[in-house]
Amino acid sequence: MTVAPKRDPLAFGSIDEVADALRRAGHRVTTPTRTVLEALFASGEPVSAEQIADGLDGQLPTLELTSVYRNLERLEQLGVVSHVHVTHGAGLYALARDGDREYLVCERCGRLTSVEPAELDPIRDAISDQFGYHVRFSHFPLHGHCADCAKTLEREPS
Amino acid sequence: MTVAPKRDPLAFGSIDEVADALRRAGHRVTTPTRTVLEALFASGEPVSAEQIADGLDGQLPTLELTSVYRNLERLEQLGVVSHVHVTHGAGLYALARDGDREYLVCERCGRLTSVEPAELDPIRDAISDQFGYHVRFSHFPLHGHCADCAKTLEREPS
DNA sequence: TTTTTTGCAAAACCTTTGCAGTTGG
DNA sequence: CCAACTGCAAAGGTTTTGCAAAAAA
Repeated sequence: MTVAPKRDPLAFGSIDEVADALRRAGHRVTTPTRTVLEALFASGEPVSAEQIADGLDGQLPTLELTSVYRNLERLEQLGVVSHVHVTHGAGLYALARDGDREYLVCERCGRLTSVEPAELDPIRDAISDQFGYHVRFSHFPLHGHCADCAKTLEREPS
Repeated sequence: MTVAPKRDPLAFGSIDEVADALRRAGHRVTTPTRTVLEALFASGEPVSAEQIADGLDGQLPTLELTSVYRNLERLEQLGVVSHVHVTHGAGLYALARDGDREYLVCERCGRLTSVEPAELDPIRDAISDQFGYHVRFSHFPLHGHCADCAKTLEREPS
């Protein structure tokens, strides 16, 4: 029911910069911590805790899932990481560097489209004017059908 | 990854009408089936499977949680029921009668605001024009901060 | 009577927690 | 050295599944 706090996200350009920030905040930087960060820096798109624990399919050392969750939690508190909920299924984690990314999700094919937050500003404003809500699409993205699936569904309904 | 099919939702104005539709579709109408429907007809807002199993706090007979889920699934396939995901936590179920209701959710206080689908048409259209996505807010609602919480957070950030 | 549904138990899935032992600073 | 973290096991919350017994049509 609460929203992740934010630091200056542009400050974290490398694993070592994050490591310094962690230590400054009284945390310790362990091997699992570094591996989680390597996974996040290596992966272009949001990944599940399980994918990280699996070393992104063997590219990195495997980790205890518990330890992945605990590291992600710490990193999220620091403002380095954020997670997003895509349909049902596990949450997906990504670096929060360039500000919160916002997403569109296709409920039919699973496609995840990342958009610049600014592109959604007019929509946020319209909702704010109409309902008073300040919405964001970074934690619970917009869900629907992508253009391809919408076209398919016109032909073959249901 | 699929979206619930739709029948004419206005056809279901009473438990008996739903019961007839169930039987026409080859299903059977049991005591748990009727109690689930009573709960849905009685409750003004979306409720969790557990609330239904608890008889809406004693107003109705209690049910096996398993049976509630199985009945909700059948009813959802029939187009009588739909469920919505509100922040983390259990899904909430409601009658789908007047078409899919769409929602705004406050991630801070949990408030669930139901809106007329037509009110969101301009927003849907804007997103469709800009990204090609056909979004809906009935399954995964808009999440953010309600006016009150937004005001509070301006004063006391974090 | 036949087929669906129930009831109960168990499992699946994602995430969190407890605790003794290890390790970073 | 000591607080923080790991590893492993266990539990928590939500939803699904298996199967014998009960009940609807």
